[in-house]
Formats: sequence, C-alpha cells, structure tokens
Amino acid sequence: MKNKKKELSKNQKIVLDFIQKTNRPVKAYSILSNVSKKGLKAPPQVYRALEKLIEVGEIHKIESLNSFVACNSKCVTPHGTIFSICKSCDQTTEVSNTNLFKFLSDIKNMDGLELSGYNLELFGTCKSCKT
Amino acid sequence: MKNKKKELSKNQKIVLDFIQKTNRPVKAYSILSNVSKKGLKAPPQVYRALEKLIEVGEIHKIESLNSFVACNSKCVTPHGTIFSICKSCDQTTEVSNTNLFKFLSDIKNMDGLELSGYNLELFGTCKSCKT
DNA sequence: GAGAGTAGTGTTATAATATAACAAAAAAAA
DNA sequence: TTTTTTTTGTTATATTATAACACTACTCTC
Repeated sequence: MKNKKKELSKNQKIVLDFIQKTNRPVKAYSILSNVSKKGLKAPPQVYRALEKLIEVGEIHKIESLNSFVACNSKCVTPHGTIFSICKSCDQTTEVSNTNLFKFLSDIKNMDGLELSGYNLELFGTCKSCKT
Repeated sequence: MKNKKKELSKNQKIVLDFIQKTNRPVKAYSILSNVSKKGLKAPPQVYRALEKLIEVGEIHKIESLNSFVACNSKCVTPHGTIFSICKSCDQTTEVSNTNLFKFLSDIKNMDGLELSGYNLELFGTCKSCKT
C-alpha cells in the first residue's frame, strides 16, 4: 500500500478547488481576488499554493499566458505537458498525444542536453472562434 | 525586385544588436540597462523594439524565462520554435529538428484547433553543467 | 512639394506578475 | 515531548509589461 499521495493543506485545497472549477487558464491575481473570501489575502499565499500544486502535478502553468490550469489527468508526466491554446479566447486544452509524447521522449541528449522535461504550447483558433 | 525586407529602425537595430552579441536569453530590463548609453531610457522603447523584432522573426521570446534570444536562422518559421534550455545555467539553444518540425506541422486540427504556431521548450541539463 | 497616412520616438505614469524576508502556528517525525 | 518540517500570515518590494499622450520622421499619392 504505497499511498504516496499526501493531503493538501487548507490553502492548497482552496486554490486547487477554484482552478478546477474554473476549467480555464486563470491568473494568480484572479485566483487571489476570487478566494479572498476564504481567507487568502496576499499574493504569497496564492503563489505558494500554486508552487506546491505544480510540484505535485495537480496543475500546470501556461507560460505564454502567465496562467494556471488544472491537470486533466491525461497528463502522462508532470514534466512533459502539451497544451493547445486558442489565440482568440485563450481556451486551453491539455493534449494527450501519445505519439508526440513518445517522439519527444525518444529525443535523448538533444544537442547535449539531458532532457528532463518539456512544455509544448500550440497556438491556433478553436472551433467556437472559427465560426 | 520584391525586396520585402524593410530596414529596421534605429532603436530596433540597437536592441537587436545587443541581443545578437549576447548570445544568451536576455531580459527586457537587462537590455534596457545595457543600451541606455545609446539613448534608450524607458521600458516602452525596449518593449516596442522587441515586439517588432519578434514580428519580423529576428528574435524569439523564451516564455518560461521571460527572456529574448536572437533567431539562429535555422528557424524554419517564426511561428514554430523549439528551444532547449538548461535549468541550471539558462543557456538556450534554438533547435532545428526537421523531424520534429514535420511531426508537429502534420498535426492538423488537433482537438479542433486550427494550428497556426507552436512553441516547444525542452528543459534539462547542458553538457557544461553536467560535468 | 503639400497633405494624408503610417510607423517610430520620447516620456510619464501605472498595471500586472512575482518574490524576499520574517515571525508565528500547525503538523509530522523522532 | 522535543525537534523538525511545513504551512501560514504579513509587509514590503522586485520584476515584467503596458497605457496614454505629444511629437517627429518617413512614405505614398496626387
């Protein structure tokens, strides 16, 4: 019974809960203002929770949007993420592309770099925004 | 004679010149302080130059580092970039992997997204930092 | 070459994103 | 229980980026 899954702390749960409910990339200060009624009053409280949640793989950061999304659990490893991002509405989907994952994982020592993780952000226009 | 290549402006040249000489990811405010002797005194001057340089494909932004690097010209298209980034020293290399490029380009309408660009950032440890 | 349009500049102020540092409380481990 | 680690609360500040406005310089067309 190797139950490695540690309980999240109060603040971590509050932040994760909000991110999961939102189901979109959310910014740190947006999280802050939305959970302020739950007692989180200052940026460090949010950023610390975010840091932990990323560490345990519950959320990912979308670098190009300075935003955070819940992991959709199709995520093979927290160290390799693929997102498709609509440039028009910012709707973001975590992509699970096994071929792509394998492809990237097979690239060992790319240019002398010992690969330990990657982040791929795909930009385009989503279905809703095309019509 | 369709010489589409527009001349860069004074500030754009100054900023590009510095980025090219540096040969590493550089941050906007680092650029600012380094080119202040050339007359650029305020952030908007740098950010405007950066924006233009990205637009014409002379530089790229490394999102995970909030930094900018010169395009190494192996870059197939400014809308698809691949970087390998050393987590230890931030040394960054623009990767030209034709297979990978083809692989990604072949992904059409991924999850209903009409793909128009992508950015892949590979993290790891570089040769120098491993030893 | 005058006038209109576009792109670039300089400047001040401020918005948005993120972290440092410190003291105290709570939880886990010894 | 004592110790250690993690989490919390808090204030202040660092870092990254843009808004807004007035002015200049360069194209393009007539």
